[in-house]
Amino acid sequence: MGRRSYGQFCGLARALDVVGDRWSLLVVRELLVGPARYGELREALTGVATNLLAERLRALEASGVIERRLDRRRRCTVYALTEWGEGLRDPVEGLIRWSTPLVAAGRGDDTFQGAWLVVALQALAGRRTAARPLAVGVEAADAQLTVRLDETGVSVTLGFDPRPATVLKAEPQVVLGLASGALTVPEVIASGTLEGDPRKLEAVFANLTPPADPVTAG
Amino acid sequence: MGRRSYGQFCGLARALDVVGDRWSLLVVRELLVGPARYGELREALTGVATNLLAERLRALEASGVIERRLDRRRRCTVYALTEWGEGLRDPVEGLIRWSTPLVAAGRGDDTFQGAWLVVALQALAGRRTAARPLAVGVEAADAQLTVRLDETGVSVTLGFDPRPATVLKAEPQVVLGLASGALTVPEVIASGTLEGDPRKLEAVFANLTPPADPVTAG
DNA sequence: CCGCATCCTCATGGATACTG
DNA sequence: CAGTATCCATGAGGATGCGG
Repeated sequence: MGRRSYGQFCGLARALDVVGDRWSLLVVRELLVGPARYGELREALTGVATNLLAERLRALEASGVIERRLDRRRRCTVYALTEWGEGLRDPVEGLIRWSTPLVAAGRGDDTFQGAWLVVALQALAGRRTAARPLAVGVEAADAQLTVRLDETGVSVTLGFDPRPATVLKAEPQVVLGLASGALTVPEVIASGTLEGDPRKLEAVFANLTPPADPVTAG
Repeated sequence: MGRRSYGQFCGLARALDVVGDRWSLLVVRELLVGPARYGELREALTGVATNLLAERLRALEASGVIERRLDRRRRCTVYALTEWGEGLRDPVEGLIRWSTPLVAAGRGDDTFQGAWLVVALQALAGRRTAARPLAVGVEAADAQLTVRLDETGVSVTLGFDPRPATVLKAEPQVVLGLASGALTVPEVIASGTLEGDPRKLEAVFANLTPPADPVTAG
């Protein structure tokens, strides 16, 4: 039954009444990547108790943030964000951008999954402006990504299937694919900074050598 | 001591490890208005237990989100956001924008304080673009605000002192002050919509009659 | 198997009293 | 005024069960 309401006529308090419960925003993060089954969510959110996940899903559905859908291809029910729930992408990305110092501190013993890179890199690279450069401290391992650069920004799509959960290995190694060809970028994201406008980012990649197995952009 | 870490190498999870605890983001919201004393926070966050508030303040200070300062004028220690903590304005405003349907649902029995209007109106009016019109559902009572309109957006400052907490009355009645003169706007924000660009907003106010006690813009 | 529901234990939140 | 100490209620976490 979730947590009690703050009882405040305030947008933030009302928002937290809906998505402020533990695990709730992480469920949203998973669904921002795409619809997912119950078991996939359970696997992705390492450490969540099944009763908690079930309760949160029920609450989020009742609030209109998520909805159950029928996946015809997989012949199962999946959870997906509603249109309103999709609107959480903006504040979630804001929190991710704010947290860069925490992420740059290193991985430690934390778990790390490929799907998280999707939302994270969209948040970090997708909104960059010259006025607000960003220091990226994300590690990556055995992940293939496709990054597209244009005037409007940077879009990131995965070169691997985020479902079921892709658990990444320890050593940071990112494979980035550009329209001009894929490039191996070891530890670029891990230790370096992606600052300034997309042009700069492209220039950084241009100095690196292409990998053996290039990823072509869609 | 707060909640356990999610143990995930993910920006959102790390962010929630810091500000995901109950009351934490509401403390941040209060400090986004300005530095505040312990008692002021306790009064503003109606319903928070003193031990919880003390624990959250300790944790947020340890995380580097807030800091204690000496208020020379008032001869007391106040809590204030650090520079990094100020960065939470962006995701907090995002959550407030996302929550407009929840706020538009009406006030109900929830408490309502003037200081909350500062952050809320900045979030709702400050970032509006023609591409993303916003429906505002905030009620207000006996609050005097100063709203400035220009090409870059809308800035909102209070015409009353947010500290100590200003508890607003039930009947919605907003006093908005423009550079061209202050205007009484009963229930405009409560029931109406502030959509489109700032010009439209100004046009809405132009049709209303000035109040007895105008608030001049800074 | 998958998708939950139940049960149990214990950490955490909430209300009140109390203290420097 | 600014917290700390205490006690109780509640939610989180883990294991397990159970129907489809």
